[in-house]
Amino acid sequence: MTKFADLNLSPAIIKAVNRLGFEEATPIQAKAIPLGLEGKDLIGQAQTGTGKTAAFGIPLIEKIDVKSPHVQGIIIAPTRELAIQVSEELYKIGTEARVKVLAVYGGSDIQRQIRALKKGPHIIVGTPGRILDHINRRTLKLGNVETLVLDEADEMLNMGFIDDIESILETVPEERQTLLFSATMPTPIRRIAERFMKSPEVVRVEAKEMTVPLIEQFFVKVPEREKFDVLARLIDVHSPELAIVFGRTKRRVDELANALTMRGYIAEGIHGDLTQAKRMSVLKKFKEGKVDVLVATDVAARGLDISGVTHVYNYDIPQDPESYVHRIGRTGRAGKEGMAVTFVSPREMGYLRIVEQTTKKRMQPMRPPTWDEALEGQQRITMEKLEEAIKEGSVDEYRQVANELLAEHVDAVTVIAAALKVLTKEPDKTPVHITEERPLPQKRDHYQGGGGDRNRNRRGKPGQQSYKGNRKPQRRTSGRRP
DNA sequence: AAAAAAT
Repeated sequence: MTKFADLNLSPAIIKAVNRLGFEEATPIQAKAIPLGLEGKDLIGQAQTGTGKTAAFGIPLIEKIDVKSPHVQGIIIAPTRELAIQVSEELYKIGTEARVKVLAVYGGSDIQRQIRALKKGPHIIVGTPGRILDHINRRTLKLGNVETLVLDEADEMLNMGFIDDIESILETVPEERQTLLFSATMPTPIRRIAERFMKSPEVVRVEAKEMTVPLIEQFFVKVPEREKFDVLARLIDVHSPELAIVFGRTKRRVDELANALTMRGYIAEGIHGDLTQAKRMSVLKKFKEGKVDVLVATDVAARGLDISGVTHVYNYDIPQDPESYVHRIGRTGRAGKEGMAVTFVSPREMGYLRIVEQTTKKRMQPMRPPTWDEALEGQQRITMEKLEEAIKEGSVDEYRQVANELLAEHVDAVTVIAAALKVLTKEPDKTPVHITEERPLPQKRDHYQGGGGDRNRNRRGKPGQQSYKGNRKPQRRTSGRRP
């Protein structure tokens, strides 16, 4: 076990770290901080929740010359929320040392950011697009940067930020320290490391610590049109403290959040089409527990550190297996247990196995709960609340009414049963409609009914019409997927 | 095929 006190850190950092309540360094911190302090290039394979922000943040902050007004460190992150979260953590670590950290991301007032940039921040945390925007406006100069961090590098690659990152790298001096963090290490990431890093040391959190053993993984086989009822029942049975429901598209997320609200759950949706202000307020409410169910696209899958998420429901199986790893990683954090349930339509069963191969872990089959089981779950909640109230003993104000009720009805069980019924939220059957998106593997539509949608059959054969005029020879097979 | 990210 490594203590922060043994890591040769300056008093200001030790003080900040103590104030944050950290004593022992996590495995990735114990390995990465000494290397970072030496100035070595570093590849860190770890997920969020392993303490990786501090792992690169502490050496980065140690190296800052606070008397210099130049930007000396830059961190690039894949989503705005992650950039905000990282900047907040760095601010906490660096405030005692008087290190100025600024988050720079899209969707917020650029003039305000420009004014903040003029105040001479030492560290910038940002998303690729907005960083580039500032570079082009000459409001951000990276000529004095000594440390560059690529956070969640695999995600940035998946999202096609590679060109942006290269453009940013061109404005950063070559003699710098580069730190790259990534949950997975696919070949393209290794290639980036070879191109932009100088004999990097690789720091990995051991496999045992990586596979998040505290997350129980299940799948439920359920036809698309029954998904919503199954979701509602699962929530009733599990009664999660905080749950995230992942949907495949922004539209579905909106519909799911609305439908859940209609059924009496306290739910809100988050996705990339919402204004940044809305995104932040939804996330804040969820973190404060004012919202129980967060419905999200993959915008919330990566890196976000929300403590206390007990359940993750993949309403739609994620498009690529890596996304699955990120999604379920939102639960079971900080040593707590978590449960992940993935909904699989019958035709997606094959794809489920591919996901399992990637995670090297089987998901346990779970039977969709019946309405009665959902009711039982809710009754249990009521009972627990009741027991709680009895334990607290603060029921004196109700004794009078209770006596009156008993006097009228003789049978105490009937009175209690009625009270339980009133207090219990019965599983709702309000019909809802969630628009079905196009399914994953395009199987040919057997259904040829004259439904009036004349374009229906064309959708399955992309390009047949439009390529006629200017068809390129290599596109000849484009009518059918491999 | 979708989502993320600059306006």
